[in-house]
Amino acid sequence: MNKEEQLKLSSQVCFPIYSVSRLLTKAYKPYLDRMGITYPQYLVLLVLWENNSVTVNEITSKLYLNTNTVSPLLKRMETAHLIERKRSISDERSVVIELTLKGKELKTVASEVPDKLLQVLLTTNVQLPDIMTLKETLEEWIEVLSEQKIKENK
Amino acid sequence: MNKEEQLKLSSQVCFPIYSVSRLLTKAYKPYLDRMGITYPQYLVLLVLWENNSVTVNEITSKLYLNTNTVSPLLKRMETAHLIERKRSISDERSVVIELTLKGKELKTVASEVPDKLLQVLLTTNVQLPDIMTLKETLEEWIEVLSEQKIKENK
DNA sequence: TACTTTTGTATCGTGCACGACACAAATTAG
DNA sequence: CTAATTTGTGTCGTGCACGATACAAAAGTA
Repeated sequence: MNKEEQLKLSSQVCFPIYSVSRLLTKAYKPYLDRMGITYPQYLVLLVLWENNSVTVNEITSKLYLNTNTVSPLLKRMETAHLIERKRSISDERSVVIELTLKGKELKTVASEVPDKLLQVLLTTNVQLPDIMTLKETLEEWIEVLSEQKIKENK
Repeated sequence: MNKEEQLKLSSQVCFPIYSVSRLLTKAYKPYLDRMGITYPQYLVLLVLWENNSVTVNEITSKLYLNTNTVSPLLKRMETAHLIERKRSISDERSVVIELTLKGKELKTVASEVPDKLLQVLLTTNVQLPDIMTLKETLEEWIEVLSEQKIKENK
């Protein structure tokens, strides 16, 4: 494929990823709306449902997000009474995030969401093994692309 | 996989897509910075390099974006002297977008970008055929997810 | 101990992304 | 031909997402 061809929208690999990412967020929306949360907030909750108590730093590294994205997001979640924020005793610089009762209870409602989404994504042309292959490729790329960032910082 | 398992961050399929999408935009950044554009603006340029003259509506449907996203984006591109906006003669409601000389000339610089990105993404574990498989799965999903939207509107 | 560097979090400014809504031009219906 | 509806574009408000920057606590160093 020559350089002219490569510049066609239909040749782009990153464009479908970008589009699907946005369209998926939109597909989640009706379910998350019912819970009063957004997709990035849902991701934070996934982290907290697995770990009772995490620092802001741990959230940013698990979600590959910057603190200047997560900080205001957590503030909104605190306003919505989903989480609590307190300074760590062992390290006064760290802020520890914990779920409120309301935040914990949302897990029950959320447990129905993954299946719903899977039903949307499974088609005659895309079956579960294809999805797993896709997931593996993307996780490989996350590794490469997030390392890339570290290199730049050096 | 039970519902408890499905709620683990590591089980999520959509999360890697969301992460890779953001990390890719970041990977493009150094190249696009040199051209003075952002990733969504780059996508608009891809459309314009293929079609001399397109309406706002055609851009939104090709990129699966809303007009309220594209309108201000095009306004910024006009301020940067990359494009021109004029009302269509045949239909006064339509706004026709055309490249300026500056916008056309950027294509030469941009033609180096796809190869650069491909070099980043190709690893020992992810080769070109894997990328093509991934692209096909995602394009299938775009079909499903963008149809979903039409259904909702009805 | 005093100084420097690193670490953890946050604020600010800019650019998306989208739902809700506005509005004029074009089309359709009665 | 007038009224109702659709279409194409845009504004406004909210929530990310991130680079640049700030700042205090902690860690390392002379």
